[in-house]
Amino acid sequence: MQSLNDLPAPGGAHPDLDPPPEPARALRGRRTLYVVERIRDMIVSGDLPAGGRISERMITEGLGVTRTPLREAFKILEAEGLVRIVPNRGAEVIHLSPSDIEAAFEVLTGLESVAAELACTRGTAAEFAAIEARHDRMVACQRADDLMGYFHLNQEIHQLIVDCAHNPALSRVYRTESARIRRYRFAGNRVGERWVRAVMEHEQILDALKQRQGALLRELLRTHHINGWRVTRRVLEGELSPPG
Amino acid sequence: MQSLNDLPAPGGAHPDLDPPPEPARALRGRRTLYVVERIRDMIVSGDLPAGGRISERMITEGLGVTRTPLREAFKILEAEGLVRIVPNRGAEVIHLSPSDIEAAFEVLTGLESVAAELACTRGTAAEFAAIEARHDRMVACQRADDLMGYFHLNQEIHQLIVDCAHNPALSRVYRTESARIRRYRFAGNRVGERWVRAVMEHEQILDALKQRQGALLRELLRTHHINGWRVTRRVLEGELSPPG
DNA sequence: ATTCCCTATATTGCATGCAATAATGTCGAA
DNA sequence: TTCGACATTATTGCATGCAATATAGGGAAT
Repeated sequence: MQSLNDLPAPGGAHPDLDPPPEPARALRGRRTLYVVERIRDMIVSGDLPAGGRISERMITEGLGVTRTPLREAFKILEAEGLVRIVPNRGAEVIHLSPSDIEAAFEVLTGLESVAAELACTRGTAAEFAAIEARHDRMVACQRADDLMGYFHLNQEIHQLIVDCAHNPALSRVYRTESARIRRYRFAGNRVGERWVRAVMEHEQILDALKQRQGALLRELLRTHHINGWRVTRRVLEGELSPPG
Repeated sequence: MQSLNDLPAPGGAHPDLDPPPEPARALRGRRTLYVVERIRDMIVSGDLPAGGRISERMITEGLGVTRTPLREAFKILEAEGLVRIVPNRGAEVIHLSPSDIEAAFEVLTGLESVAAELACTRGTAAEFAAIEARHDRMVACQRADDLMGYFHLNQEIHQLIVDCAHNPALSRVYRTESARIRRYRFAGNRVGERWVRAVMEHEQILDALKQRQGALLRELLRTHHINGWRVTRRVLEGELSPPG
């Protein structure tokens, strides 16, 4: 793993050691951000197991940073709802129950509802075209059975629709809340039947957006989320097994 | 100001000094939280001017904490959108433009829209009664011309309606986003005419909630926010001067 | 007087050390 | 063997020191 510690050793570290490259001098003022992004990726992608503890040593050694920026990163991740800090015991990845996930879906649905109407009012043709391009690539991913690519583009499309509302606060909150449950949503997408249907729904969503039919778009997104959650829940509860 | 530093001096402080009370020993693991809450209050209430810099010394001396928990607090407040940290220059209170505030209103409206329908489905009679009690006290505040009390109860009522949705994520996001613009909303409430009308709207809102008419409640809240924002904007843009 | 540059000072970013707490291991009694 | 008290070790919370950067002040040239 790429280490940031390969630099002149400012503090009290041995002055004779660490002669290797110093790619990180410019990171002053950005270390915490770097750590946050790194850990966030690990949590959102599922590399760090839900409920699992994240010891400071594990990260400091893995990323080559010291404890101060790491501890600041933990606080940020806690504010984002990705991590829980238990006093004297450190940080652990938040584990979401099905009802927590359902709650998050409700929030996202509400945010997309406002976004839908605003996007149809304020979105530009260029923005719509960018979404359509992603949509086409997403369909291609489905045809190629590239679940990972599909999932990624899917997320991106929803974010871009929200971004069309030209409301930075909305985009920010949507992004954060979306990240909280991303790892759990992946499961739902693996169900073949749902996958096909989801793409069909996306077609309609894209059409409604392009035709600037806000009320319709809102309803389509709402239904899309309800359908998605229904499948996701069953997968999470073990009723449906994700195909190998 | 109450200082937390009046304790045994663990680190390297002079061991002969600081004999006074030690009320904060139990704060281990909670210092950052304490600082966050303190600074958040100062920002939300307007004690710290928007756009103003918050130097570390100013807070460490004021609250009697050291720089480590303070810097962690800044990171949390940045994640909450209350503060901006400029590398090598420290933290400053976020200044929101009218369009930022409008954006926040849109987010809050969206969140309350979901909340409205859910609250009418899931809210308990006890919760409704608690809201009604606040509402009555709020009306009393209006009659007594107690703007501060009115404002506080108003905020509380909206949060409680959202809480009726029994969705922790929704409550959390609403609380955070609401705090971001609280200081700016106060201005809007000072306009006498709006004040009267807002209370009337609250009557209707309460009725819709008690009768569990979700769609109606949603629309009433939406209109309520639009009306509120219209006045707030004019005050912020200086078209209306706040009396007193 | 104004502008620029240089120096002195203050402030921030980060690394680290010490104390408090939790986790772990050991041994003896039941 | 199992359980629990105690000692040992590891880990976290926080305070502080050092280096990098920004800020302020002063003097010289214009």
